[in-house]
Amino acid sequence: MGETLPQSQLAVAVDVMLTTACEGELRVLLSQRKAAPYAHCWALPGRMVTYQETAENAAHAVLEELLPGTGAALEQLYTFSGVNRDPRGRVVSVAYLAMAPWERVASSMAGSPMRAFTLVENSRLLLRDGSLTLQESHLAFDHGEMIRMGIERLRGKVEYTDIAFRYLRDPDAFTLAELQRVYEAILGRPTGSGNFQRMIRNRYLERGLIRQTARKTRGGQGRPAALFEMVN
Amino acid sequence: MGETLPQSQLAVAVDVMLTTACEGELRVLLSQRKAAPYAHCWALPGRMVTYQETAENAAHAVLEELLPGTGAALEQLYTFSGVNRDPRGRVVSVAYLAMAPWERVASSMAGSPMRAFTLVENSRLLLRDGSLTLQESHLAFDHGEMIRMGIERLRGKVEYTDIAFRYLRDPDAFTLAELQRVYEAILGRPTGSGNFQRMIRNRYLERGLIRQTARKTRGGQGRPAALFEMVN
DNA sequence: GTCATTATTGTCAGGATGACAATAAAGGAG
DNA sequence: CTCCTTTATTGTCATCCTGACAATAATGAC
Repeated sequence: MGETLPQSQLAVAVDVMLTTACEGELRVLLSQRKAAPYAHCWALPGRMVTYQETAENAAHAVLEELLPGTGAALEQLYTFSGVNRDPRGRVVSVAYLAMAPWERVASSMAGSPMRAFTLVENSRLLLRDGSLTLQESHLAFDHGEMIRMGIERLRGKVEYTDIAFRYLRDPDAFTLAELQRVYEAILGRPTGSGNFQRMIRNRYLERGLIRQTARKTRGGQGRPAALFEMVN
Repeated sequence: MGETLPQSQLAVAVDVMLTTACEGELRVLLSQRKAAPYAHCWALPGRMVTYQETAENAAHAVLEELLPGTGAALEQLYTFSGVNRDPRGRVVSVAYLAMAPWERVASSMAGSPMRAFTLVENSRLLLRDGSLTLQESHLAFDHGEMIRMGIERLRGKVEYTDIAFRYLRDPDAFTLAELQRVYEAILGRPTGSGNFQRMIRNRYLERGLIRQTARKTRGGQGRPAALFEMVN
């Protein structure tokens, strides 16, 4: 059984929606709860915020446990304050969105109970990892709502911020095709590759966010691709 | 002196940035604090969130005190959790952005200690009401940061949401010139009127958000303007 | 009727986008 | 070496959106 919070006392928690992009798919990290409430349901990682730390600090700490040594990018998503969102007592949760490259997530997931679920649909939220498929009803608390809101936020911001670059394996040596697969993962639809290159070039190259290096990929199939790097 | 909160206990508060648009200017409602902390500084209205209510409820209640009988539009802005943001103790504040028409704000401001400050600049936040000019240092807590973030949010969302309409005196009978002055208030720059009409027409009319009525304005200077109405 | 005022429509050039074709630069098979 | 497959990159249209700005329309004031 879960512990009970003292009555008439609000607590503040953080939940972290750690996302990653792999092979054109967007994935979210979840772990299965062992104890009530919501035993056997899947939940985003999170914890209470202590007196000495900010919500940002707490979210970074949660992330640091998941991906040690990574300064993964965090963005505040929304604050959920439903009165009955946690049956143990009154918990207000500040949800954060985190973006990390798949390679780093995969290597940190070895001894961890976390699993990475692919976002399959989103009119009705569907998450899949191998043969395991989750619906929103399999998620703990209001974490389904958090995930839906997180996807929406990613889709909205991908066009005018640098969030897509947070998913790149190496921000100092990436090809436009790699970046394109990140875009497709976030947007959930293909983008013509010719148009994509042109779009990246006037949106980011000319504004100095990325720079084309003299290096090229080697060894792969087909024509070698130019390597780009982020400027800051 | 302000009361002191019990140690090692987090509290949750809401602050409401009530904005309005008048004569092409964007205004924010502030009241001057009488007691410490931040005595004589200007602050956004707000209060603690109680055990029985959500943050949204609390924000609506604060708004209801300011503008009784109004269902003004509220949007969650950001959650501020700095450890020292309130010297009385640890308070996490969920900031909300509210949009209301100037006429309603003005009529509710009669017996109230609230004053409506015009946003003059924003590289360095400047607020003005009559001969009184405030800088960020005259604001209590982190409310300057909240206001800057609120403006940024308004500017970002005005292009692809319906927030501009929340400032209209009568959503069922407005002219495009009225709407244009709201846009100019939010964006802080003029927009050519010909282009504005065209933009509104393909962005909102064709998508069914607003509808042109058969009515026209009467009695004013110049050619009568077509009246529009919101659909929902 | 003429004028000042505001509303509305039209025109033109430039920039961004989607669809899609054409070209370029590898590696592999023969 | 030549042809083929593969991936990257560039080019070509038609279309839409936008800013600048001119032209027209409908009022009230005089």
